[in-house]
Amino acid sequence: MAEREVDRSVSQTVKAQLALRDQILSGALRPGERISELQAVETTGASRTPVRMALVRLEEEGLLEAIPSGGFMVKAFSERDISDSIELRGTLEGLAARFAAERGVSARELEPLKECLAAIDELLRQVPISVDAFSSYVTLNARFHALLTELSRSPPLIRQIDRASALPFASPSGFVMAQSALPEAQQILIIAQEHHRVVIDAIENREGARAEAVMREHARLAVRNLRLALRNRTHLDLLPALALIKTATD
Amino acid sequence: MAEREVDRSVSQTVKAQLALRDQILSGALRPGERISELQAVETTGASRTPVRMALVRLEEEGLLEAIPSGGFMVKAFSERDISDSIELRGTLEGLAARFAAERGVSARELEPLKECLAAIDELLRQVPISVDAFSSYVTLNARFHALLTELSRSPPLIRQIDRASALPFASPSGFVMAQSALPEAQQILIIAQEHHRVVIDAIENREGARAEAVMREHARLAVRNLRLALRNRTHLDLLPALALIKTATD
DNA sequence: TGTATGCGTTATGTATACAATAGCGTAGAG
DNA sequence: CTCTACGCTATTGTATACATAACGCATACA
Repeated sequence: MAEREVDRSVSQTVKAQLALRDQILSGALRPGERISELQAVETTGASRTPVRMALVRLEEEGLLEAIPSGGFMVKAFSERDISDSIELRGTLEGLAARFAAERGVSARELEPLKECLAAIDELLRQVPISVDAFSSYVTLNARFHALLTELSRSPPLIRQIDRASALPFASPSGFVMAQSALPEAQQILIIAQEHHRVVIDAIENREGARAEAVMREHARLAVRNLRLALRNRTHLDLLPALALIKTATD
Repeated sequence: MAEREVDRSVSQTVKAQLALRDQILSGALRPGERISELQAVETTGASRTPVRMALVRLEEEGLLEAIPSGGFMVKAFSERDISDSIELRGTLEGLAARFAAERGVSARELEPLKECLAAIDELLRQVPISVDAFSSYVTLNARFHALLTELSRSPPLIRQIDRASALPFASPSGFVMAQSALPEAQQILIIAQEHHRVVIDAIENREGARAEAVMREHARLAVRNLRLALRNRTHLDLLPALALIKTATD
């Protein structure tokens, strides 16, 4: 092997996958652009085999698209693709909440969710919310959604939700950040927190339909606000992977 | 290159993927069993690189599971995993039906669906249904579901539904075949056909909620019947990928 | 001047060689 | 007799060499 420097702590495939994902989400690679394997080899430091494995994984993840004649290109998304993805995730999370409610959840399992809820309450007490607090909010919110998903105890569903969240704008953190660009941001967070509270209450009382409904409403709220945020494209540097949105088309 | 025979009509990667999937679904590889790359190379006729790409794709598809220490094993599913997967797909198809209804569908787009419906009606007129007719039914039913999915015009949703159908028992054909083992099979097909009729009617009349509800009911029917079919394990040779079900655990 | 064809370059698809690690078996000692 | 440690083997992870196909450019002919 040449003078290539190898980091043996993580596999080359994973390293390449992370590096490429970073390049895509940071906008270094534009949507529609073909990804050159050779170039990827240079920028990631891995050799062609792990790079190819990473490309296949990223394609399955939905960030890349196979070109019929060979190779991969960065996928481009329309605004509707994005809102559909959010609604899609909301639907799946709704199902997860219903499963949790119908199948029953012990008080012990609900504990971390309630802690999350309380922590978010604490943050929202600040008006206006500080930048640091907002950053904590993003983390806590992601944690809340992840815990809720787990409550379903359904590996196939959890898997699908993870896949649906792979697209950055469809992840809990993603759309929260997008919404933060809106002037009504704080009000929105308060409504969202109310949703969180209701879903836990519904699960506790084993009301599956109500638990499901509130999660879907939660997503619809996100879709509405994302639309607004995309209208007034101010402070949109916070919106992750804005680079993935198709420019002129659709 | 040695005397290896190469089929140049399809890529080696695709060939390997198909061959391996076949081996898994046919039960040649048992759930939990580790897949040896070398062995896969021999049985598929491709070399290690395309085999590895195929393995990664099959993992993303959900048929394989990565082993932490390296390599892949055939994934095993519990009975609940299976019924959850069906309900999951039903939920997604419900969303697709709602999208179709809310966004509007032209008469021309609905045409193929109605043809499908009529063809199935024709088949169901036979009592009892012949083996050939049942086989046609499986194809037509799969086509109906695929067309319905397309009506949503939502690439992200279509993609997710495809993924959710990757597991054979969660695909439209899969659970129809499973249900066929039941004595009430014909009655079930008639109820299912009624669902098909209702969802088209709802889409035509732009009743999103009704379209969604009927698809979910459609899936719940499938879940109930699959449970029954798994109880009386007679004639279960028709059930695809029964081999994937965990034997003793869960 | 425009188009078509052919050749050359470049990138991807495939195969295989090399490296490293994990699992297993055996042997030795307590 | 059992447990531990060492080494071997088998299998995966990685790198690279080779084959092939696609794209572009240049040239020639209409």
